Amino acid sequence: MSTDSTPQSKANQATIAYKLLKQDIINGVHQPGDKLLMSHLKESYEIGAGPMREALSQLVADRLVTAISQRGFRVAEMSLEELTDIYDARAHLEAMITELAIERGDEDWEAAVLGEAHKLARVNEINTPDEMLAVWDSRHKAFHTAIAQGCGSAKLLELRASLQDQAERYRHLWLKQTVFSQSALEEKRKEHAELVDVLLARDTARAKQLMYEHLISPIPIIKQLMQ
Amino acid sequence: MSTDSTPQSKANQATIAYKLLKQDIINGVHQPGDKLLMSHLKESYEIGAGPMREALSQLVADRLVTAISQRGFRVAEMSLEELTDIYDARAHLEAMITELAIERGDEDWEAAVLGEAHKLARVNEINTPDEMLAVWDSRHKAFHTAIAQGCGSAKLLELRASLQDQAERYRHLWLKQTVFSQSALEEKRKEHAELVDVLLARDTARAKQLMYEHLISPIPIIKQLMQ
DNA sequence: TTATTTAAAAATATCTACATTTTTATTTTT
DNA sequence: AAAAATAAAAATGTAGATATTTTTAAATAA
Repeated sequence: MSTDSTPQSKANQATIAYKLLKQDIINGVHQPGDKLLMSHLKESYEIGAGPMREALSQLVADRLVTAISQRGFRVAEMSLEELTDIYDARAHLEAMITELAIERGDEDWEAAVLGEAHKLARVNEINTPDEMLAVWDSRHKAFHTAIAQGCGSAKLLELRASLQDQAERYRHLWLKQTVFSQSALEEKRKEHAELVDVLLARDTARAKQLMYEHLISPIPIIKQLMQ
Repeated sequence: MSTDSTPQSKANQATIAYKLLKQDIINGVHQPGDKLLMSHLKESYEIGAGPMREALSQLVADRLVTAISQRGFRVAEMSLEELTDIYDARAHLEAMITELAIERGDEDWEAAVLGEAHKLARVNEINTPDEMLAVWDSRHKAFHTAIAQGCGSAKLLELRASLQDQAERYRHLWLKQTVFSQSALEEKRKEHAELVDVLLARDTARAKQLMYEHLISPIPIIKQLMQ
């Protein structure tokens, strides 16, 4: 019976700063290797040093920030090696999760996957390019998450989320390239359709292979953009 | 040779507190569900509230502590459901990593695995029971880590370490039961020997199966101990 | 009485402002 | 130029102030 409806209203300063800073790092406001100067951070995010350190430690756990004792914090570097490692690890993990999802998923899972696939396929009637990107990205993620949920393991889904977070900075580069190319979008559409087919057919071997290939396919594109 | 061997010698208060508190949670000094009262923590670990909060946030990221804004921190609960989830997820992940290690591991990897297997098999001539437990545990971990290293993916090894940390509290229960039972130890010795055989024979399918079974085998024992 | 509200007090979590320590940059000396 | 000394900047820590939650007690209603 209070004025606020969101559970975020009583979040503490550290949590607020964590979310803002994470978003800013993912969106490139703070570039890889940048020094995260306490005095600047305090000013930008209007927060004390204590809570800011708390937020920074969490980002260190997320591997988005690195810390050296007594020498402060930096935005984690990006590299071709890390790109490959994250994407390959993610693809292997997701293939494994897909196998479990096929093995364990029930009718609700099938329905959810179909539903999200449908919504994703229908991202045509969007107006501005920026909205297009945001909506496609969000539905693409929802589609893949719906598939992964079928594995039924909270821990595996946590690991998946962790790699997804770490991939986000690299993924941004790929997104623009893909969403604004009709041919690339069409390619993805086909891959998703085929994926849905083999998932519902419970064809484990084929699903694993398709999922792995789908997830590593952005690597060469991102590599090019990074150079 | 100074008093400290690590380059972390100038670690800050938060890092020190993080390590101590993590160890105490894993060793059951703070029981699942226990409230981690800031005033107690400050006293026990002789530290200010700021750095302690920093340590606590990191433990929240590790899933060993839970936090509710304005209501402080608690030791994360343990449950049969979580036990099963962690161990099953870990077994699946490790099986996948094993597959990659067989695919990617070179002669150095083979040598490391053989070496660690040898050291593990030779944990007989230890004196006190406590030392026995510590040494066997440490070598057992080294053996499995040597296998996993072969996958060559830093990210997958990070995910593995994360689950290992989360399993530690459950694993403790199993360790005593196993290390102090000659028959259980003998059983493990056989499993490890067979594992080494199929790894060096690069028999992927069999290795994945053996690894999975090896890793889920403690579940029923721990379940019994928890009830 | 018993249960429910309300109000005050205590305990607790969190934040801010300042103090201390350490690192980094600059200047001076050899 | 290299080393040492000094000054500035930055990170880290502490103590006390503030805000929130929980407990306790009192008051009201069933």
